[in-house]
Amino acid sequence: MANGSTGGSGAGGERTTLDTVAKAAGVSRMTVSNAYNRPDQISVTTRARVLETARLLGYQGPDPTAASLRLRRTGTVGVVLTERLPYAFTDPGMVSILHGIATELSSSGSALLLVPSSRPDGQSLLRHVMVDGLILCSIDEGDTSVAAALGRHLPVVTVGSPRLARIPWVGVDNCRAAALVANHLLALGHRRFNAVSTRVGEKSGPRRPLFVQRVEGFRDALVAKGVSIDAVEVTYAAENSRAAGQELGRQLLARSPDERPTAVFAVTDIMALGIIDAVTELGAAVPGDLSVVGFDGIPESAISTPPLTTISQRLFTHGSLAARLVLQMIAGNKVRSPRLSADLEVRASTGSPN
Amino acid sequence: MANGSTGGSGAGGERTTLDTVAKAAGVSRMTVSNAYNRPDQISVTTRARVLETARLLGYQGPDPTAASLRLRRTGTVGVVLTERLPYAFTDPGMVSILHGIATELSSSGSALLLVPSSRPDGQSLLRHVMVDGLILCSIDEGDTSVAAALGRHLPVVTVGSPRLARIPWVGVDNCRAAALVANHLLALGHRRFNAVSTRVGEKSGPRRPLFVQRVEGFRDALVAKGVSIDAVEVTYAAENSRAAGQELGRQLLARSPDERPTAVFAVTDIMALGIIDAVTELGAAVPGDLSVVGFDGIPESAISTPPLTTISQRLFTHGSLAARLVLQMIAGNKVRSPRLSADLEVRASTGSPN
DNA sequence: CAACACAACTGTAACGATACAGATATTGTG
DNA sequence: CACAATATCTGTATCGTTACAGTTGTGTTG
Repeated sequence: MANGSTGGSGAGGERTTLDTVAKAAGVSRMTVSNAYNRPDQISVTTRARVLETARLLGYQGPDPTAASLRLRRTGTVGVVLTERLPYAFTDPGMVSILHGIATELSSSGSALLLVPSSRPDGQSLLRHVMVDGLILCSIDEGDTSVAAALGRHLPVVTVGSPRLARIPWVGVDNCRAAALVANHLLALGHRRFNAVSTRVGEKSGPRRPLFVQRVEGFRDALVAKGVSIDAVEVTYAAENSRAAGQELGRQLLARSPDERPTAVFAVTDIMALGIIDAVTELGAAVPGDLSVVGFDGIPESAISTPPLTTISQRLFTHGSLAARLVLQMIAGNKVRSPRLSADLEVRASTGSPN
Repeated sequence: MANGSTGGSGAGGERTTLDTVAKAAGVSRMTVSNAYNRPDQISVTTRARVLETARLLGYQGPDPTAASLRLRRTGTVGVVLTERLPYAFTDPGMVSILHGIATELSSSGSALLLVPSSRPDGQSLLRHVMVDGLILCSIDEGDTSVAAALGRHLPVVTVGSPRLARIPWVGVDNCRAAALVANHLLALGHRRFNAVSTRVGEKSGPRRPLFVQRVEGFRDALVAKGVSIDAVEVTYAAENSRAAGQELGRQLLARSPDERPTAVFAVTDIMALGIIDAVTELGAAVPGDLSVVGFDGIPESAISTPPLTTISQRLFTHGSLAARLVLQMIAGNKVRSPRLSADLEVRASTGSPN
């Protein structure tokens, strides 16, 4: 049915450009350009005549690509979300960050370009993308897109990870945040713990420093308070998803009450919610039989049953802050990485052990 | 701290371009271009020398904007989500569509540009974005972005609404789907109904044909089966959100059991979930005291308590289909609007009235 | 009335790349 | 050894726009 038109009004003709309109209206190219972009530089009558001519010719307005080339700016900020773009939308945390970025960019009149990190032919799209700046969200440090992004010599901001020298970064101190969780659980009287992360290091893939920091921060804080390192187990879910968390939860619950931890700290909310699913499913109680803590503070964590105790990251704010930073850099200002705090949001999924 | 570099390696120099590298390496511009884009057209030794020279000069590779101008394609598809971009991410349905679009575009190596429909200065950004095609998602028919998008004379596909002549469209027959809901509830024995939509028509704003179709399809199907039109109430939530749905649910529950409907059909899942929240909050039971039906089939609807009976739209598929269509059109192929069916997903939020 | 300010418009020169056709070496064939 | 077939590389001509400096023409001022 419909099809991309060549641009002109008639068939088979030349492409309509500023020049076409200019000749037809008997003015110079600049006058046509001004008619669109600088109404104050042109008389009202001429402008009307030019625009009318343009309309008759089916001219679509100045070509954005050509204008960008000349102006040396695109009005667009690129966002690299994760190794594989599609997965970004399955993670509510990512969506929150994106939401924040979109909100900030939108209010500044910039467009947001989602960049898949690789193309079918293996080349990184990052080299070919028309943007004024880039935001990297939760990318692993060794990912090829990091080098590709830096190679563009454009303003770059990172969110979460990686942390790079001389590159503004938006994120929280994961170790310190995890320590808050540890202290909270200790205060409730827990003595046997489990930290849940995702399976890492398949092949030679880089580890996910984010998750590692959370686990280690948790364990170190407990050990510092005198907990035996044997009382802090670390287990790994197959992937960062609610289903994988649930599966892992079932395994934990399958053990006898004396053999299993009384408190679980999952490094993401979605895995924590999965664990709660498993506990509920098996007729046990949260937090009676098992206290569960998450990390991120995604919207769902507030409305689960029971509501999830978690580290609230305000990811929306992270996103909007990152966008603001990159816009500042594009405007030529120097910026500094802001310091953000992550707070423990105590809700009903934690309590004293039975 | 960090700042956008001008591009060259040294300070204050000219910008490094293909030409700079060509002169430094003692070859023509084309050879440098080929070194990057057509390794098969150039000898291995020359290529290595050129790339090494480029590296030394701090050349960032061919400028994407200039290449786009010459090649007459951008490798990017624009997506217009809603009047105000930021709200798109609060709607899980929108996120699903976006997810589908992103997945499809990513696998074809295209980037996805999110377009805010208006800039601070009131101009539509649509005139200025560099894209090969556009996807309009759930835009109201009268929205200015519709005209702006059509004015670009680019391949355009719409999802949900609006339905435009000669423009491929991805969506379902809302009336028919709403009729499925009506018949389901009738079969369960319900006789007093309520349809929940959102407040429409503030100022001279266009109505949301999507929601109107759902409400009318519902009512018409009931009336066709002999239900009195007085037994089908229509109420409006303040906005399309869970909180607004909850508020409306409280109002319904505040009535005496004889005065209120036994079944509610909300035109979106999130409002339906809000209504369930309200019922649960007030100590009543779903579906015992009130049956609730939604529309969209968002992931949350499957895991709510109780799971929500809803019209499953497979919005992810809508998104990926729309992306595939627009890519086809960009490739110069004619396409036809696919026919999609929406199915009633019967879950635990509906039952016979007490 | 000359001198000047100002508004409206024009011409030229980029912006940085790639397609295409033509110009050279280099090798293979009868 | 002549001639064709490759393999590389170069020169020119755009792609469509906007910045900038310059050129008019009109009205204002001392």
